[in-house]
Amino acid sequence: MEKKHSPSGLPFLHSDDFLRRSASKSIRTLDDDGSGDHVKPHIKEMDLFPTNNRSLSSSSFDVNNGLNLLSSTQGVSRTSTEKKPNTEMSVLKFELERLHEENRRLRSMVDQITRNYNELLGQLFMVVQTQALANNNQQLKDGGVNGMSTPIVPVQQLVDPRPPSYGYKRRELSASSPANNRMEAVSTEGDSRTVQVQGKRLSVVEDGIDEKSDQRWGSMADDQSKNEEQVSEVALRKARVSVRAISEVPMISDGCQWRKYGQKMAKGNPCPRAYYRCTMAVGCPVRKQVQRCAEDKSILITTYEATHNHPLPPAATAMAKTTSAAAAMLLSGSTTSKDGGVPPSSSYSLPYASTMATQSASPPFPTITLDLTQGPNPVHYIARPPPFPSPLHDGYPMSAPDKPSPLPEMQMVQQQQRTASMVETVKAAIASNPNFTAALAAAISTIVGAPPTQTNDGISATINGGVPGLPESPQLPQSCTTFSTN
DNA sequence: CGCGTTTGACCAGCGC
DNA sequence: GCGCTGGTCAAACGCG
Repeated sequence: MEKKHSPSGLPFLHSDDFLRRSASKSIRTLDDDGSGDHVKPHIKEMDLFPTNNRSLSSSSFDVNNGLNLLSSTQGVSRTSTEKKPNTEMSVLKFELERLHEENRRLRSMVDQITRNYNELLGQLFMVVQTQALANNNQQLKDGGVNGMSTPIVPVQQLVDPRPPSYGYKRRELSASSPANNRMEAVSTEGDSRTVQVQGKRLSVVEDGIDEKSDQRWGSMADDQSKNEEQVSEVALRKARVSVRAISEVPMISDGCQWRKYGQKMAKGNPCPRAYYRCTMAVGCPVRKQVQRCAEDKSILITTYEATHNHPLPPAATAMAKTTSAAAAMLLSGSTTSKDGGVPPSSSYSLPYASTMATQSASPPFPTITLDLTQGPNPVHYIARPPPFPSPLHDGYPMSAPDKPSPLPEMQMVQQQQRTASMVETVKAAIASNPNFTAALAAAISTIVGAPPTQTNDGISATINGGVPGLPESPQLPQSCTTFSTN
């Protein structure tokens, strides 16, 4: 019988879990046969000392030979006391100390590489930003965007404070852990606070192998990082990512295997809402809801929740990264309070805002909606300051082209990381599903090169300075990507 | 027969 | 406290 999937009851693999499991596994490996390859997918630290592993294991093998041991550790103990009282133990201890020292040294190297990487990213961002601003100025001169100023996403809204690569594996986008990137069909979850956001705080995690890898940040970071990670984890579990796309098929193929576990008639929508659970791995917390839009039956609304805790095929990884990044953006604080913040204005009103307004209940979780139904150039992102103090948002608008940003370099770096992450996310979505190709291709163009759109508070901005080399495209005054929170 | 879907029932949260 | 709604469960059912 299947139990409820309460967040606390799920076998989530946290970063600490990974490390502990890997560490314990490595210890067992050393005692057993010395093959540390098993833990490579989790921790490459094992790769740092292959010879040492062999030396330790071979020692165990040597002392165990012919002793009919109950365990390798017993064999080591008896051998040490009977044959080589202290010398071998001392050698082993010395070897262990040496390994620890080497481990520290290698970690230091990783830190240094990370810093260099961030520095280079910052330089790259500055170049791209300059080009984008110049482009915006040119477009304004040409009469673009109603003569509005050109707000740019505040750096801190785009940036994840954490380093782009702190772990042992290549990192990619994910909101993972996301534990819950919850997505909600906007058409059925009205009255939610809605914003249009240019990515804020895109979490950079690894490879999509473990969507909970977001938590791995704490594995090598300090306690503060761990705390932030925990906070992020909790928030992401409540986040949803909704994708609106025109599709005739009952369910958009996203590369994952799903099992339908329920169907309900949702209020305000004649079309039933189907509930699916990821079946690619036992205990995977990811679920999704599929429902057709009440106003336009051709629009399929797919709402994702949580993050996969298992390896994904490339197509599924791409989609997972998309939703995860979107959820991370949402939860990073780029939200607008319907009661406390500035209400959405016409400058960035949602194409389906009226639908949302018909609903009386706010969605229980923050929701980000990726609207892929708005034609060839559907997406523009508008960031708004969070209604609460956020370390990611200190109120520095980068909207003045002629005014250099007062942000520190690190924030620049982080913004660059987020911008690149967002682009990668959209590209991943395109790769994962042909149905999204047209809309998302336009999205990429918009993100990278579109003239910014002003919001009514003057702080929000479109993403600028995206990935070099991608084509520019004019921006429609219509929003496609929205973020709604409650 | 196994697996996935269907569908009514159940539960929890929320507003009145 | 009651009703509404969203979300989930699990037995029944269908299909290959």
